[in-house]
Amino acid sequence: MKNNIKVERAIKGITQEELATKISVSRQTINAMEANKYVPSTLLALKIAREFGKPVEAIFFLEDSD
Amino acid sequence: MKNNIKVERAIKGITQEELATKISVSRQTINAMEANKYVPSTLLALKIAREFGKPVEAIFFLEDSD
DNA sequence: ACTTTAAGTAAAGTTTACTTTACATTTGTG
DNA sequence: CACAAATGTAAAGTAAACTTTACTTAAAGT
Repeated sequence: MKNNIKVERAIKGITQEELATKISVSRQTINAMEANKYVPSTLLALKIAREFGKPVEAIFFLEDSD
Repeated sequence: MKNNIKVERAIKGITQEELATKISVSRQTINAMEANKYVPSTLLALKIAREFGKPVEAIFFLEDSD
């Protein structure tokens, strides 16, 4: 699974810390997500998508390996 | 967070076991998800949404408590 | 009524998400 | 350059997802 968080965050012009605060996680969690260190929960996916005003599928993508 | 899985599954007419197999998890995982026993990963959310031919947001819903 | 299939549930174990703390590196700005 | 802000990264700990096994209950068909 891949994601667009870094790009969407750049579009919105907010820092990892700001995004983290908005969705109530640690900054390291955002950083690790952007680095594809793990698969976030659906709760976070929904919150992030809402934050960016886009559907989950516009931010998180299944890959062939999934 | 709530979800619609049981309803979507009824619409499609498939069993918990069949859905489980399609997205490569155990039947108990599907059962527990339907019973809101835990928050599934985004990977599963994407696969389930794809299986039902609907966006993630049509199947998983944020609540005020989230 | 009997049998089969689907669903509910539970306990123990493994894996992984996520936090906290802490430090290093990069990037932007005066 | 100097300083601050943002990002990268890592290790140790906690919480939670997910599996496996197994037993029970419900529903549906013969």
